[in-house]
Amino acid sequence: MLERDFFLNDTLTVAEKLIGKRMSFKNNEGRVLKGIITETEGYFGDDEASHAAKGITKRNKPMFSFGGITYVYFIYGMYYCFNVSTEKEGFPSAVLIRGIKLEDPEFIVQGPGKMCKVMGISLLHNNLDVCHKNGTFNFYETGLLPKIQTSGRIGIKKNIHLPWRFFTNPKDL
DNA sequence: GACCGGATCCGT
DNA sequence: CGGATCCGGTCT
Repeated sequence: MLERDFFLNDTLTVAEKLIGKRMSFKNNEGRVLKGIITETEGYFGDDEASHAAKGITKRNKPMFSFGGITYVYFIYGMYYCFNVSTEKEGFPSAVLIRGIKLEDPEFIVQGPGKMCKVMGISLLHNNLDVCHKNGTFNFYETGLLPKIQTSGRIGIKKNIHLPWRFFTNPKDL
């Protein structure tokens, strides 16, 4: 299982290294969904595209936590997006999980809103510790070494040129 | 209390 | 490219 020190790392390092890792999620019915992460993005407080750009609020508070805390938010009146905080306590940063290749049965999900919808992630799953053993969320090593590409982040208007999106071809996994 | 824009998705 | 749909943040 990925422990606290993994999530305390630099945000872009965490975002890149999460590609090819396994995520498990215990949904509201107690069923455990597992899959390999295929797409992520990094966000910082010192970044006009980030929710934390204007300081701490009730909503973005998990971004200010030490690494390994979930940040789920509601957007466009219809979707949830799932992030995990990174770096040290008080430093606003998180990685948005944008895509996953679910196992058993195999199913590729691309897009953060769609991923939350398919898996059943909602605000109930905000502010949880992914380093808690047998928690709602846990992350694991897989030994996979996926070929990772980068690009600008999706759906933002500021800092669109920064190559802070990381992804691999789900079909290569 | 009102207004505005958004880390999305899907169909056209 | 626009519509769905509603919450958080900001200003009054």
